[in-house]
Amino acid sequence: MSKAARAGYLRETSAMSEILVNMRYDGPERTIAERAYRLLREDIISGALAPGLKLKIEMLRTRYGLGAAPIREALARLSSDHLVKLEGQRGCEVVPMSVADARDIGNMRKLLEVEALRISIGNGDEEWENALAAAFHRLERLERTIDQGIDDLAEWETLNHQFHKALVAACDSAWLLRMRQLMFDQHERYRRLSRVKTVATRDISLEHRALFEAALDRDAEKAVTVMETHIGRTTDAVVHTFARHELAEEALRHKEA
Amino acid sequence: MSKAARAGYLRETSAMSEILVNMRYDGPERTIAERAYRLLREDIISGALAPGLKLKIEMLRTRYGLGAAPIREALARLSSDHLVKLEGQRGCEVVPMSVADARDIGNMRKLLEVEALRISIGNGDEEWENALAAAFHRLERLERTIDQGIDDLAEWETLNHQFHKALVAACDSAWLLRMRQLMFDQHERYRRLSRVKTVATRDISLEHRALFEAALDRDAEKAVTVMETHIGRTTDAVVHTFARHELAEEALRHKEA
DNA sequence: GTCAACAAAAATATCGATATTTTATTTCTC
DNA sequence: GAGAAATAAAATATCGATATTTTTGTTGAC
Repeated sequence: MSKAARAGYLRETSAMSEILVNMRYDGPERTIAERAYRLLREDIISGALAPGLKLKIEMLRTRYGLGAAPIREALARLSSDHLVKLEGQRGCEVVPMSVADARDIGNMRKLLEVEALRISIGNGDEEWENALAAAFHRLERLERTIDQGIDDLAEWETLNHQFHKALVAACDSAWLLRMRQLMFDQHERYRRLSRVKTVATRDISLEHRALFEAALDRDAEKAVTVMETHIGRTTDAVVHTFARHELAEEALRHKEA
Repeated sequence: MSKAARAGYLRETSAMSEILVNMRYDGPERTIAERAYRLLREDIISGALAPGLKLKIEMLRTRYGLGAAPIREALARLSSDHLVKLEGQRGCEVVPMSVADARDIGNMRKLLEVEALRISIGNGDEEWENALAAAFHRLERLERTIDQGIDDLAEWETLNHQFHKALVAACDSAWLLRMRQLMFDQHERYRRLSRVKTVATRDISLEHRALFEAALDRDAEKAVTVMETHIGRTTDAVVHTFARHELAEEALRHKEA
């Protein structure tokens, strides 16, 4: 009897309960491949797997304690998400990052999120308002405690994510929401990498409040304007920090040579 | 010595030269998994693999004469492209189609293609104009020969694809182009399924000409208006044909029961 | 010393076999 | 006969081994 025979391919681990806590819940994971997908995805977005890093199967196998087949499947999926780049017979790597890409992603996110917001505000019912208010207050509560530990930063990302999601939740276009989510995640990778400390700045908190109020007032134009500023500023901050980051790496490379 | 030993995993087939002819060329295929990805993708978009169809590995293995591993990898990639739906421990299926989805995709394609067009017209240089003119004339030549055989229809799709691509080619947002392409492909699946014969109608040909001329005149607003009508009409035709298609299937199901 | 040809090592892509889960079928009970 | 429980069949997900390609390292020629 193999080790897995007792509890199936996907045996429970302590980490699994954490999914529920740190939720961006997406239904239970039924296969190891799904777990591999989630783990890799999180590590790429969080920056734990650095941009440009060569993803060798053996390395990932030991890192996650999973077999090669599920990891391969996860990498294939991530390549279509544009988080991993497959290179023919030459393995794969974490998609590199660049200032130009940061700008592009920021603009794209703006385009999609603004459109979704407009529709959502038009469609939202009472239930939507309630969920939005809840998400806003959770986020605001955290933002009031200014001292941002490293844990708080991750939690802030989650709450921020949920607030933005709640804003557009009443949008009835599945495709628009799907693409918005894609760009939000791509954007998040940049936010995390550049460790935008400005994250909990009073400005951002105020923008969140303005967004919230405009949404409840059903003032779509106001909300759109605020959202555009909001995303624009985030992007600017990211680009700014990231440009320095790139310079620093450049310098480092020169020093090595 | 195994069968593959003489020519490597990916041995040449007669079908391979066809890639170049029926081109949406994407670089040479270095692995069987890539070939599987392309084949499956084409068959899903063309409708050869029907929406909702359960994709059993064994069936695909014999259909394409490939091993299970590459097929599995292809399915994983297609799931992130939203052409295949993975269902936990229960295999996968071709993503189903619906009238609502057709509308959603049409609107999304409109949003993205219009935005890309605006930027492209603003940026396009002489080289862009030349390529656009070439694409337009190839398409127009075909559209003049009204008698649309089944082969012509596939060729029309290719030329239409290339014309639209040429229009937005000068857009400098990689992400916008990527997403536009995604929606174009999704839209194509609906166009093909509903076999929109209206495809070569005088109207559409005229719209193409109007698009072409507005683009060369750098009249972005005009081009955008035409594009919106153009995509809107295509979507309407698709929705119309597809709605009947759905009704027919409904009726069929009742008759069976 | 540099470059090319060659050999050794590492890593990938693929296959075939196995364990597991789902689905279909049969058997039993009422 | 209908429905539940048990069983058999089919299909999936995963593993371990193998073939192949890429990369690295070495040797020899100039």
